[in-house]
Amino acid sequence: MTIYDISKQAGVSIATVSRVLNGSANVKPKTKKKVLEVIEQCGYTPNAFARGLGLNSMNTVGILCADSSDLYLAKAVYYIEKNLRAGGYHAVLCCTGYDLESKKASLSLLLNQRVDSVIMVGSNFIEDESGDNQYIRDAAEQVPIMLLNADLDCSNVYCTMCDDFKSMHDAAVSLINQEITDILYLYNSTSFSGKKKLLGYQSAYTMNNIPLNKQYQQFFAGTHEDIDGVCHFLNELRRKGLEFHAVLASEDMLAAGAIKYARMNNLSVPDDLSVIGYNNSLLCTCCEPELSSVDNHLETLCSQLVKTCIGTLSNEEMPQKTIFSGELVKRFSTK
Amino acid sequence: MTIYDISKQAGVSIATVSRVLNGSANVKPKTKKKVLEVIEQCGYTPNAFARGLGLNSMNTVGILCADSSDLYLAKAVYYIEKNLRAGGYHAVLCCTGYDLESKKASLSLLLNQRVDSVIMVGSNFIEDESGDNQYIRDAAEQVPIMLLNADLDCSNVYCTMCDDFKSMHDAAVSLINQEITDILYLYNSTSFSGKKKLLGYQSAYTMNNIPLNKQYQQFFAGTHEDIDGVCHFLNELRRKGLEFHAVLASEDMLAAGAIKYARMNNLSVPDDLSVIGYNNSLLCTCCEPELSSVDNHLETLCSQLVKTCIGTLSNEEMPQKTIFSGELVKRFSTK
DNA sequence: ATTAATGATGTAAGCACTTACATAAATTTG
DNA sequence: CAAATTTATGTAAGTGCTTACATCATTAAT
Repeated sequence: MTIYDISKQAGVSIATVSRVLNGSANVKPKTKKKVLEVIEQCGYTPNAFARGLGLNSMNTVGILCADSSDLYLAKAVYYIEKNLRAGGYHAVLCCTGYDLESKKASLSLLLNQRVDSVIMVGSNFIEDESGDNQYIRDAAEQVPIMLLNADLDCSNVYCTMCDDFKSMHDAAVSLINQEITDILYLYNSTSFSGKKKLLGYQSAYTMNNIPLNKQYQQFFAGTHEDIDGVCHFLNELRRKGLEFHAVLASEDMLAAGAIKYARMNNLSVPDDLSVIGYNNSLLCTCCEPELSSVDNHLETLCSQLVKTCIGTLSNEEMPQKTIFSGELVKRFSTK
Repeated sequence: MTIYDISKQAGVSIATVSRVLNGSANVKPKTKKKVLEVIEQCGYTPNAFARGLGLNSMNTVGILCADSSDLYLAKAVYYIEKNLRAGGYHAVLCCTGYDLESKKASLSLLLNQRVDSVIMVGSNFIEDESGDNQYIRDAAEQVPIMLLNADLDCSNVYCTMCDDFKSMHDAAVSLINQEITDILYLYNSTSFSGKKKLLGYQSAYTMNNIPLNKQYQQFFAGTHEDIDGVCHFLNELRRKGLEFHAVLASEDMLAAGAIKYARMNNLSVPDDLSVIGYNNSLLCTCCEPELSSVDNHLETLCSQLVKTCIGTLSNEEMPQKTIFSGELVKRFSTK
């Protein structure tokens, strides 16, 4: 069943059928009606590949994501897909893992698949250990690239992010204002936003003239689900004599580990230990006491990102950077 | 840059270039080398649309999922995508929500996009309230359909599932064996696997000659993240005078709510209240005490499902049903 | 050495659309 | 009412591949 069959049935040329299909102007209403009837009646549906070949686009954008099973990234992917589809685009998902070579390979795959644009979900796509962002710049020569929670100065690269620096800064300040100055900063990512968050924590100290201590900035190297690992990690720190009355975490899951650690050591939260997480995820209400956490309005971020993406693809002029600010949601793990 | 440019540069015909590109036999090694050199040198990459048009396939399979932000479904999508990609297929993700019309519309979208196959993630795609599975049968006439955790007898539909009936049955029995017979069964889905689980719970009672009581089978209508809602729901039941010494939940999140309820009411888990969840998710180790939960080997399921998918697409004969069994992972919310 | 069989390559016809351009029909204008 | 303009439709040339079939080169068999 092709456009030829329809054209014959309807007694018009294929061009007219194509015009009807594409909602082009200048088709007599009567003709249009007839063609639509035949299409309906035959259950015809145009061949997407042929269409793609002719238009050089299949209205598809690639979503690159290190690990869509991660709570936060999964949500991001979900919101992005929803918005893309609402805008008439298909989403091809591609989980890369955290290895740079895989990221590059996956990106190539998407470009070879001729996606209209690529959305990189999570700041781990830029500024890895080797600082190699060239692959993104190269890709941007082919299609517009959208970055979520990352910042890269490059033409045809559009960034939508939360001000993680400020959010983390404010979270730290909220603790300092309670006279807690031995805040353990716990993080598990050195990605772009990971760095921003760390800087936010540090700036809260320096702006309050409190000396920083590297001992209080701890990197947790376990997986994204290893709450027990975090708990043990903190036990180890305590055993080594590190004293802290607050844990500020770059992710809720780390904070959940801190809560567990507190319980294991009979520390009362928040009396003996204040805990703040990040992302305001499902884990927050699962913890006891419920976790205070920074919400960075992921849904808004994603909606804006897709707006920018679709706008760019429609040749509208779009801002290259959009920055939202986060907000500390207070629950019961802080005073 | 097309296959013509390459053929000119290499001094061969386009057919030969195509043959090299497709790894077809019967190309002189010398010619092959020359062509590959030119391709490499020009940075040529074949046009996927044209390829798709010629082959009537772009090696793409559609993933249909009600809500990929759900912990369990997100993992499923993740594993499926990983396996698909490893097998040389692209994954286009399509989140439908739980409304039947949206599901149908999304499925049509994927078929119009000419995917090679459709994977339906989560049993909520079959046997909804109206029992309307015809849309799946219709789709199966066009492409093979893969169902995760669902069972539908239909040619060209392949099902990969966990034996949720047995898993839930065994979980209930493990409680009954501890002399707990007032088990509150808490569920939030009436999908296919939701029904199977409920039946599993019921059969544990009947097989042990314990009378069933509808009061002890409670449906929670809140969102998939509303732990607090579950907690209040249970409080309400208690207030109404329902007594129960165990909660068996169809999802970890419900069980997390039960744990919270216990704490709020100064009930000791597991002494006063045993709790068992389902899916063995991240929430299990987040709860205090840690949650016993049924693990249904999602990674294995997904890997097998994709194997079946790719096998079918390669015209291999594949089993239409593959059933794995789950296993109760005991932690500290049960004795 | 001649024929037969096999291997390598080329030619050209799809695949199912879009769209520039040409032409025909309808409408407006003078 | 003819000419000019606008609107509607058709023709045909892309779009960049795959692949059946034809052809030519090479090797094996007689």
